[in-house]
Amino acid sequence: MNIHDIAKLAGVSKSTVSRVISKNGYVAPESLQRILQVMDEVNYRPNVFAKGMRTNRSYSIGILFPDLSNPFFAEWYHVIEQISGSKGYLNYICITDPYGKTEMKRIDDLLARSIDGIIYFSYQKNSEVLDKLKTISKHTPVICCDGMMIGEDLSYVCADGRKGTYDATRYLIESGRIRIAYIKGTEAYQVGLNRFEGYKQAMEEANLPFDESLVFSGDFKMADGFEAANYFMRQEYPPDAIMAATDFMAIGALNYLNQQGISVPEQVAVVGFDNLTRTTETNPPLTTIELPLEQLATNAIESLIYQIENDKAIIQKVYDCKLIVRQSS
Amino acid sequence: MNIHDIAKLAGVSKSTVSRVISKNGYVAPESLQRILQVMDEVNYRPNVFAKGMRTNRSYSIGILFPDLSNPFFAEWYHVIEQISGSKGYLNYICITDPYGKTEMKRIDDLLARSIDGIIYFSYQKNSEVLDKLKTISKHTPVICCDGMMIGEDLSYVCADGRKGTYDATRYLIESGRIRIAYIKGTEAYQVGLNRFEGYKQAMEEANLPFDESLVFSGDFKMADGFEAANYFMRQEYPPDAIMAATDFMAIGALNYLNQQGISVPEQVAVVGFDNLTRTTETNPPLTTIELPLEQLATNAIESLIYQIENDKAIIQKVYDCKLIVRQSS
DNA sequence: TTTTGTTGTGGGAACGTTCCCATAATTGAT
DNA sequence: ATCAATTATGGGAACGTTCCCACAACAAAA
Repeated sequence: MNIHDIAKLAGVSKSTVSRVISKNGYVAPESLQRILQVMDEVNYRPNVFAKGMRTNRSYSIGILFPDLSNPFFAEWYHVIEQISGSKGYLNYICITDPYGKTEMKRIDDLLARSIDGIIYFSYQKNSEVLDKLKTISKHTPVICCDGMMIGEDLSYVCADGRKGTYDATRYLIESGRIRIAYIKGTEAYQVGLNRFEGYKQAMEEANLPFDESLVFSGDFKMADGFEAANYFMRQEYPPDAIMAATDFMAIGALNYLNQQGISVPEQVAVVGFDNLTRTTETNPPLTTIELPLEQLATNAIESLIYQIENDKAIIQKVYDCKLIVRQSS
Repeated sequence: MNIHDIAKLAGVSKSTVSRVISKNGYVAPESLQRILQVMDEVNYRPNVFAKGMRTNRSYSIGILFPDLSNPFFAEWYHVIEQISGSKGYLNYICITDPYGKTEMKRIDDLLARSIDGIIYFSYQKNSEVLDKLKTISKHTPVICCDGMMIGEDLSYVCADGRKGTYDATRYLIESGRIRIAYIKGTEAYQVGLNRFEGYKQAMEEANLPFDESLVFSGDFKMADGFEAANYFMRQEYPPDAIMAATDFMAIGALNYLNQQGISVPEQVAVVGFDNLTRTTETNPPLTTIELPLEQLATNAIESLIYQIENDKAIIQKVYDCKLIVRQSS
């Protein structure tokens, strides 16, 4: 069932039907009515391939996530999907392995499908991938969702993780904590680097010695938080507070402390980052730094669609974070 | 850059280039070599729209998930993505709201993009949607991933949740538990219905009275497990064991018990369902029923691709579950 | 009356592939 | 030497849209 058949059934030419479908050009009210009715009756759906061949638009967006098991990304996607869906877009989701070997391939796979735009998440900053994204963004909008892109010639939205972590660290210091441990990403995982900087700065300003043994590098898995807490608490002088670069890792640490019967917050305070939905339900509820996820995600997808439909100019935006104090500190 | 340009550069006709791209028909080794080299040099990528218009294939799969925040679906997707990606497919992911209002629309959105197949997850059994899926599967393969489709004229893969839950309930009874509570889905959420049946059957066989106040209906969110435990434990005769239709809800219940200082498993045993990766890290590690997720997911995507590429005949497969005893019971 | 602008319609080229068909060269069997 | 099968190539129609162009009807302005 194609545009010709509809035209025949409605007693008009295919041009008129085309005008109805693509909603531009003049069509008489009666013709419009009749054509819509026929299309509905036969359940006509325009062929995307033919349409795409002429317009070079697919109404598809490609999204790269490093790990969907992390609820952080799932929460992002819920917001993105809702908005993109309401504007007629559908999203391809690719999972790139943590060490980024698949990213280049997946980006090519997406481009081969003529996606209209790309939303890029990564745990790392890989210069080869970055160069590719920069090249691509000349013709296909790309939005990166992390602060590590600051300074790059790319569109991004992010939160000021440095400032947020700085504030939270100061808060812990002011509550009397003196041995504050930090769970960050490994060297390869640059995504939380600015958060770690905020921690270091606050410690320095308070004249608290920076202790290498109070820093643990993980891969942003819940298990890494678990392992980190184990590493910290077995030391001769265990910390009286543990901060993590993400809630997901903080929950892992909390699990360890609970399993070991170490009381939170009496013996050790725990602070996360992200304010995931479930942090109100942990035992005890988690003190965390709120990353304005809904705003970020909304801005990311709306900016991308704006770039697709209007203006390809680079968009860069940084949001503030906010400390949320709960019972874990 | 199109097939004509490549042909010109390689000094052959577009037909020969087409044979190289679609890998069928005779091509001389030297021509092949030269064409591949030219395509690589100019970074040529065949136009999907033109290709699709002729072949009616998009190498895209549509997946409907009711909720990606639930790590259960994320774990499924990781397996699916890896396999589909290796076979040249990319996946559209749609999130359908729990009450299914968006499902019909999203299915249409997917069909409008000429996807090659659909993988369908849902919390509910909606006859309107089911009818649509049955109609669609005449021309576009559809695989459902839940046991509630058993008996329907549709392709599915699932685990025997009834049997798994029956075994786990019997195990609890044999360990001396006599008041076993169950967290299931609401009436609208039929997905765990067969699991609940297994629980009822085991209770009945052991002559344990079926107590309405020991059954809680939730929406499969972690918060529902939390709330359920609260509901159970405030009763005059609280249960000595809580089973949940999913690990996600069991973890919610565990969080409640931990927050309230109720000892697990001494006072209350907790048993989940799914064997999510993170259940080894809960406090205490969760006893659960292993749903063979990797096998299920592998089978689902491989069956779908088989149906797409070979034979559209219906495929139906049921796997066994296995009880995994950990410290929560 | 003529001109101008708006509204409405249809014809046909073009988008970049695939695939059928025609043709030719080469090989190997008769 | 002849024929058939295999290998290799190119030409052109077709897929289902969009969009440019031509043209007609009609209203309003000159």
